[in-house]
Amino acid sequence: MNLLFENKLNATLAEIFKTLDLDIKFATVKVSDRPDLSDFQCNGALALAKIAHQNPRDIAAKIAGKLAQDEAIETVSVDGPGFINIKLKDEFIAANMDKMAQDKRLGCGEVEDPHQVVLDFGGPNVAKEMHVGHLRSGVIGESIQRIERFVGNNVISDVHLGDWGTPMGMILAEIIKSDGNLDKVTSYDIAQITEFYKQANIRCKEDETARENARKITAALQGGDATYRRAWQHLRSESLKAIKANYEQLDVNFDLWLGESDAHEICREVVKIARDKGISEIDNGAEIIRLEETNKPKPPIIMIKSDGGFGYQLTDIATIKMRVDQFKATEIVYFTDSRQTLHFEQVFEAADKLGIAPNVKLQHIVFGTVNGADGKPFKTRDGGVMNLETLIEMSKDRVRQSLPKADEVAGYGAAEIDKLTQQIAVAAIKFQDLKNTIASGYVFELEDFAKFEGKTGPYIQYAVARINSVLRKAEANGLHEGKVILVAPEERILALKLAQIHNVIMRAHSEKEPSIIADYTYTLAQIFSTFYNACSIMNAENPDLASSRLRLAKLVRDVLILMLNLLGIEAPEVMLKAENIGE
RNA sequence: GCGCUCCUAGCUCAGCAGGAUAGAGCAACAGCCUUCUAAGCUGUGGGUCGGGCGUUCGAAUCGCCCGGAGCGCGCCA
Repeated sequence: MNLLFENKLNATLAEIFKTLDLDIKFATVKVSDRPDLSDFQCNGALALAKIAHQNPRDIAAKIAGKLAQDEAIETVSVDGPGFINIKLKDEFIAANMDKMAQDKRLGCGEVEDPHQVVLDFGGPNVAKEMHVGHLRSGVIGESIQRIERFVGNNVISDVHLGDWGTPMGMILAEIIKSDGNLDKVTSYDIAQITEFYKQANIRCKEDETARENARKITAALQGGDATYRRAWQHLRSESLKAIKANYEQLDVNFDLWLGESDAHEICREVVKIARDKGISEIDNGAEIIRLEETNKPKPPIIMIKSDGGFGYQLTDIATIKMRVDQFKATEIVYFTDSRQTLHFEQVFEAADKLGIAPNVKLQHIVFGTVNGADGKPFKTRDGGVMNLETLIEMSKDRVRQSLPKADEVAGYGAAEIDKLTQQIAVAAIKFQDLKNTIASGYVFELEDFAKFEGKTGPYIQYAVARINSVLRKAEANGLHEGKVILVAPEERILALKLAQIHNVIMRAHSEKEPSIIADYTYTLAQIFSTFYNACSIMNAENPDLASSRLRLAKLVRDVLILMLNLLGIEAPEVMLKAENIGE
């Protein structure tokens, strides 16, 4: 099923271009920039005229003449230098709404070549508190994961825990320094572990011998030292519990909770492949792979550090091999901030040289850092990072103020209010992040994550709740949805917007860009609000119109819920309000 | 030094495979609750699209130069 107007018009145009012997490359329409003049526009005549050195208006007129015969089209006109403006018939738009209402997927198609995609996002580290920097990776990754599944791809998501680098040696060293040995390690909880890590971090920053010691312990841990392994195992599992709790709060989900350590054995294999292929060499005591230096200097991959430990690039390369061999990945996508661009360039190039991922698409999606008001990566006033739990709690507190207390509303006890609080707070936080294009960073404002007016998640939830309310009333009054008829301009604009859903999702999919969905979802909710304000559903002029509007409203509701779901946001059935809210 | 990214309204951001009057949100101002949830709706003001040159019938969008900011550049991950 394809209910998209653009596709229909593109197909019609392609036929016309063929009969006119024009390059069908230009046979495309887009949503009009001038809604006062048209629904869609085709700028192809301008480009064609340039190539053929002809008058664009003449070419446009020929195309328009044929286009006008199409049964779905109300009017075609040639305006300005040669824009073709197309207006669709109301009945055609209305009929498409009826079809859309009958379709389980609301008119959305799937990809033609479903494949196996591994998504690598999150990347939290053992013993380190999660902070707002982890928010973006998790929230974006979760959304992409849902989008990819929806369009038909088979997705495997992996958190790729940072559990195998020097920080592990640092924290073990710190505990030994404090306790004399590692006997008490298994009694430590996450708070204590985090504290040790902080101390270790401070110490290693200023003390070279401490760093040296940490590296030695890391190498021994990786080498298989049983005592270190046992202690590390505990640190890892305690951290993982805390990390899982954080992600659960945000409804960020992973199929695999693997880490760098899981690729350890494969690291050895990769080293062997490199040696067999003769692409590795020893340099300053480290075993490296040199990379091509085309237009800029590119540092080599350091597989084995001079202290014997595996470098993290080797770990990432081995992980690629694991994902290809064990999970049959044909596409691997990484989500990290822009600081790791060079790293992934190196890793992908090395993977290519090693021949471990033939015909696998390796993609690094870069997102901007979360910045403070100074334009630099965000730090709190005391120089630390904003803890993720603090952020979530702050947002929830703000939401609680706007909700009634438990049992003030029938059917809403403590559990229900808690759930609602969670849903709204998470919507506020996630949407605040996802509305930004991922490539650009954004300035972190704590208050933004607790806003629910304007372009926010709760605004959209509110639109859904209002529709739910109308649908309940209609149900109670025995009113049913029916054939769509377009009378008011607000209805027509709404229907045209609804019809864009397939294109929006496909663009978000191919560009790996959730903000496209966020933007559409907000605009749709906004257009609905205008419609809601201008056109009464329950008190429509006649029963047929009421049925039509009911169908449109229900479609909007279903589309909004689907889109929010693709963003990883839930839509509560109702949005309750505390008495004192709204003055 | 080399490389990458960025500079659009007071603030935060869209728009950028060139196209018709550059858009949102917030903030400001003026209206709208006896009718479907006012977390809403309607309207007003506000921009030399960092600066310059160039390509083009046409540039926020493409190219070059300059200015400003951020990030990265072999044993942290």
